[in-house]
Amino acid sequence: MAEKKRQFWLMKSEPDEFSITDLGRVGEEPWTGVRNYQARNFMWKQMKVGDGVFFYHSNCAIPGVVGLATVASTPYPDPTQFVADSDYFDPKSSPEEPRWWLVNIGFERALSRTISLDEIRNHAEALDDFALLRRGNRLSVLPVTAAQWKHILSLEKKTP
DNA sequence: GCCAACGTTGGC
DNA sequence: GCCAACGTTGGC
Repeated sequence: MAEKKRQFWLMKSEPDEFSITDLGRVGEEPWTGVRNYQARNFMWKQMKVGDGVFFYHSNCAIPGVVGLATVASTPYPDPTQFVADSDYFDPKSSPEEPRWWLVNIGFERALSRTISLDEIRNHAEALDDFALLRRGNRLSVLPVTAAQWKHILSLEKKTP
């Protein structure tokens, strides 16, 4: 059985809703509420337990990578899609044929400083077509290559 | 299958 | 709060 290499991802969260501090507090969190097929497919079809995750704060004063997490479960149906009074309720989904899938995300650590979107942009060339920097990108879950992971992580110890 | 209208994301 | 860039919906 061939072992698959560890994969890497970036997952966005609005700190007002759920921040890296919140993840540190709970330790592990079901990534509910993703209602985009591309993002769902990454969680459903591609993520493996142990994959690395950049925790990214969006829609805030300084958007950027703020922490490290790991994929902590295999995929399972997002329970909020069945809750009638949930914001994430989907009347077209059923427990027999769930439409939305998620994984749990486990806290690894907070970065010593935020690696801002601005700073990441300054390294656009080295990051070679990083999905986060693509024009008009709105995906909340996106793939990161091993090289991109390494490069961004190396910025933590440098002065921005 | 086309496409206009609409809703959402997310940087600024 | 604004608005560009998208994805989705639904009429035809």
